[in-house]
Amino acid sequence: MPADSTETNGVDLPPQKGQPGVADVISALYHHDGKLATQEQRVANYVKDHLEDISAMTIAELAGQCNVSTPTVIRFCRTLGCDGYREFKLRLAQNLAVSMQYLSADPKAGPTAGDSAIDQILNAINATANVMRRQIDPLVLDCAKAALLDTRHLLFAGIGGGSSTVAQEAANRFFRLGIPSMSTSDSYTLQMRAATLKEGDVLFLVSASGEADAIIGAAKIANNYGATTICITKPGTKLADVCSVPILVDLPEDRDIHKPTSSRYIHMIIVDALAMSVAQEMAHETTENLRRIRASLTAYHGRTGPQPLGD
Amino acid sequence: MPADSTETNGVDLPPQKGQPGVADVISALYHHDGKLATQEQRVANYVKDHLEDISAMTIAELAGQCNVSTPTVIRFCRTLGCDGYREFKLRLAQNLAVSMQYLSADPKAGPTAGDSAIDQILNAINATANVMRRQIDPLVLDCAKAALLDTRHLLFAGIGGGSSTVAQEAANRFFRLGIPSMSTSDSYTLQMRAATLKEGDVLFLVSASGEADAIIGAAKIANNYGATTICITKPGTKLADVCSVPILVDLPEDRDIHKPTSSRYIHMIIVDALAMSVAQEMAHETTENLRRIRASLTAYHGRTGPQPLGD
DNA sequence: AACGAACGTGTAATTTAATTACATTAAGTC
DNA sequence: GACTTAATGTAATTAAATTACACGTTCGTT
Repeated sequence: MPADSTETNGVDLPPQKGQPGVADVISALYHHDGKLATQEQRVANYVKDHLEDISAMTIAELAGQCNVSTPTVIRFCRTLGCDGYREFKLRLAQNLAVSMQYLSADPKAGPTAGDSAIDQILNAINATANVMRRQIDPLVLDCAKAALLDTRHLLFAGIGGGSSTVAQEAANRFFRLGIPSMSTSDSYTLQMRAATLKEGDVLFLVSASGEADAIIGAAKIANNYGATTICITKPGTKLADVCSVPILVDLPEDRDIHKPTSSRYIHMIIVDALAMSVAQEMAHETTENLRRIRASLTAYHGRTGPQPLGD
Repeated sequence: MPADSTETNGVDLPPQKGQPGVADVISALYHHDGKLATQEQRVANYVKDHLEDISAMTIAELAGQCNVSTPTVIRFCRTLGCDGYREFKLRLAQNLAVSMQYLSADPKAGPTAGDSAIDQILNAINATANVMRRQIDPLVLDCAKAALLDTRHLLFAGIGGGSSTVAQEAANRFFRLGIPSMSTSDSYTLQMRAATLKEGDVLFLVSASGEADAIIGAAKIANNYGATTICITKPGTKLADVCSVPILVDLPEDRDIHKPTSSRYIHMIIVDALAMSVAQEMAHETTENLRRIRASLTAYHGRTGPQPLGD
């Protein structure tokens, strides 16, 4: 294999976010998958099926498992943008460490000595966010955004502590854009309000389980009256099936019941991302609304200077 | 160095989450720090100061930098619980990959062309979290934790969309631990409830500005009746002056008013970290409460499997 | 169809990096 | 001071990764 093989890769990998200079070899692996030379594809297939084992294997072991030569493995690594097998192993381990942090949490493991509680929470949020980013479909987000841009009546709902908080916060974000936005966590009120929605309105539901009867019922009602139903939930659930724009994320839950759940942060991040996109798209109207809010609050409490707007 | 050095470590490191058999060498490094043999301590000092560089260095390079022999480096790695330098490098890279995600978030970097809205929100959270971690005083967190462990009456309050949500979420976290916990965002109710508190009770206030009259007034009332007042707020504010345990963070606000504010995530993270610490300290009582909650919810909705507990 | 170039692959040789064996020195205990 | 244990480094050895080169296959051009 000539030394210019890296120039013919066809892909110049950007650094992974948060990892200056460390490319994402997992993404590269899937990018090249199916388009590799015959023997290199055998390596790729084995690596995909044994991601967690690779970094502890010698190149001879991996080549043996795939029935290829060790230089073929090196060529494979170079196709993925690494200098050689050493770098490939290192990067794979790093990339996996980020994603795998809490996927198979061991309840017997306590906090490690050097991690503060805050570090543990932050680690959990970031690990879960990485899982979400691999799953989330940008096209669905675009659909949701389009619906939100058009709506004149926006109802958020979630039942249970975390989901109801996310719904409430969502309404707190969107009302500032001049969109009539409300939230409810009361299952009866939700059915009633859903029945008042019509075409062009949006019902936005948050449910980690995707199986709560009151939530699903409300989605069906709103659908019947022509409203757009958007939800943030798990794939393969009743709610996902019923909604017209399902934002699907299957988030790992920490087995340690003493730790607060990360998924509500992720749901909030998704809502915030939508709010930001909508705000930027309707910047003319938004800016005037936000100016009014700021002026009114300043008149009320007299404080100026940088602070969250009404938060 | 005899082969039984691992038996004299004094610490049997548990596997890190999600990585069976992969211990946290950073924690081990700090655990042994100051108690190592002379030359090994030189290696430890260098490693601490160059964590990000180590995994790309050969053992000869590292030994050269520390002016020690390569077998000394291997002994150092074995002291930390690794088989050799290869394993040490791999584990260090893995451990760092997780932490580096938020440590490298840059508050001064604007959104780049390829960043999705989600990337922008997440980067802002991580950047703000880095600011918080540099400011927050662990001793104050310990004081807050101690007060929370002892209390039989816990009242959270915040006024304004974000602060009131954090307060509500906080109560949602702490009631699960068997601590009678409530929240309010109604300024009148807050004064009334504050007046019912007494010694051993806790009033926990969330205020980004630290200058809201209703919040400060409630803190003064509760102080007068002997309750402990904890707050999350800005340094140098009236609220910071009035509370007995002020958790102080001066968080930057994004100048772009179209972007949702990050500080409410940070406040939630602080609350979650406290809730987790308290939960682990009173694990006996907590586990029973959480078991009851799970059993009751399952009886109510019939669903099992991993999901956020009641969220 | 024939030929040449490019690509893919593996064997063997070479290089690099890590580890072990052993000797020496330093520190601690009686 | 004598003896034992711990710490340390040099040199030799082993393990692992990489390179060089030869051969076979496929593709494109004449």
